[in-house]
Amino acid sequence: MVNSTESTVPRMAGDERRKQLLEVAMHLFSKNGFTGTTTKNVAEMAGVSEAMVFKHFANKDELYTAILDHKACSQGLENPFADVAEELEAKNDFGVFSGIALNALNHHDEDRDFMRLLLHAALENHELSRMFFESFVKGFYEFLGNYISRRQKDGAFREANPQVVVRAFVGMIIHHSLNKTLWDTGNTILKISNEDAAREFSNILLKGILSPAEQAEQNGN
Amino acid sequence: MVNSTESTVPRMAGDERRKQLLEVAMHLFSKNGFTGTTTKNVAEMAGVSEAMVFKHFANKDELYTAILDHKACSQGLENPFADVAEELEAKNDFGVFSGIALNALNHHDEDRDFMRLLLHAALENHELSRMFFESFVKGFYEFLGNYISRRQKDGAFREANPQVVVRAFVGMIIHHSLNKTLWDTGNTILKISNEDAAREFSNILLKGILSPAEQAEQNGN
DNA sequence: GTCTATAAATAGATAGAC
DNA sequence: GTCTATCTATTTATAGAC
Repeated sequence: MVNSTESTVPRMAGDERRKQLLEVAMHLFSKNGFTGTTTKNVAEMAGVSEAMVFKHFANKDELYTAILDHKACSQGLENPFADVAEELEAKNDFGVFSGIALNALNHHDEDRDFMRLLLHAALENHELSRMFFESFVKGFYEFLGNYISRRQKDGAFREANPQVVVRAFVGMIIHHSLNKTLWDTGNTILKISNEDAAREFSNILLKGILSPAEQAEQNGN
Repeated sequence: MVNSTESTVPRMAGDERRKQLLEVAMHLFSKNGFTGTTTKNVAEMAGVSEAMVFKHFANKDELYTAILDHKACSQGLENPFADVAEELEAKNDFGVFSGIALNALNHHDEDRDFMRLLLHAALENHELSRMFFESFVKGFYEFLGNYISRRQKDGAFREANPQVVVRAFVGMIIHHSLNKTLWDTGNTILKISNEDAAREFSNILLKGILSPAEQAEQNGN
């Protein structure tokens, strides 16, 4: 980051400025929503003039979309099953479910802004909402639902609509994260580590869908 | 609500207009949020001029607050345990949990606008968000948590943090409703009646926290 | 790459007539 | 109670200098 001889204030490279604007805008949009954030806000927080924002992005909407794409690509839409590949293979149910849960909970903590952004997008009926649902949520339900179906056929899980089971499980996780994102200020109702939460949620779900045969076996041990 | 006598001044007209404005605004705010809704939108949808809005409400913020108060008082904050009083008394666990679940799910369906409004309020850090949390959510957690504690002492439920159990249960319900509110358009991932959802969620949760002793007993039957 | 200045549109809010 | 007209501030977006 070396400046030229003439100027005392080094300018940012185009890409870096763009990235900075994206991050600043991301934060503001997640906090105030699309209509609640002005391009002036973004410019001020980035320490540049408003005109600069429109140099990098044709209009406000393009800025918004660029954030979504950026976040979605960089960290939002990776494969959530990658970390539990071994457990899936081994049919280690608790490993699968607690692994997914812990991964998700940690992920949500790291990026509350993104969670808020998604919520805003969903409430504002922005295109991203559908995109996210179609490309990510749907796939997740299918994959985990299929795993549950297989385990039912194995006789490990009792009969139950796999999609409902997935929704129950996802519900525990998302709702917990959402509570922290929306209301947590250090005090509040439920102070618990992600590890403990992941373990207990998985415990409840797995005991809740265990087949009677498996149940008897586990009690026998 | 009751006019005692005939009056020379038609004052009901004003109240009705006010009520109409509240309902129209409520719908728009729930759809587009605070900043996403203009006073002009409200006026147009109500079929009056913008000036009329400011005759009834000093400013936009007062209109918003009036809606929140109106909704919160009129239908948001009733006792969610009123309908399961008998089941609570009889320690009919499935009756308690499925009753609460079905009640909540039906309630959410009836008033998606209110759910969206609450979400918007939470995202915008509006005062209502905290109020709702403090006066409603907190009490719910305490009450249901206490019930779970009692049933643990009875030996009916296994050892587990009651607050986490409540969160898991509430999570299933809220997340299911939220999915419908935010994404449901008739198609989608999970088409299921509230009755079925309430039953399955309660099943999963109760089997998930059943004590080993109770489990053995149920298998014995 | 960055700025100032400013256009064009829209927002919230008020005045005064009927 | 309702409207038209209008004011002011803000917001998105552009032009052009450096």
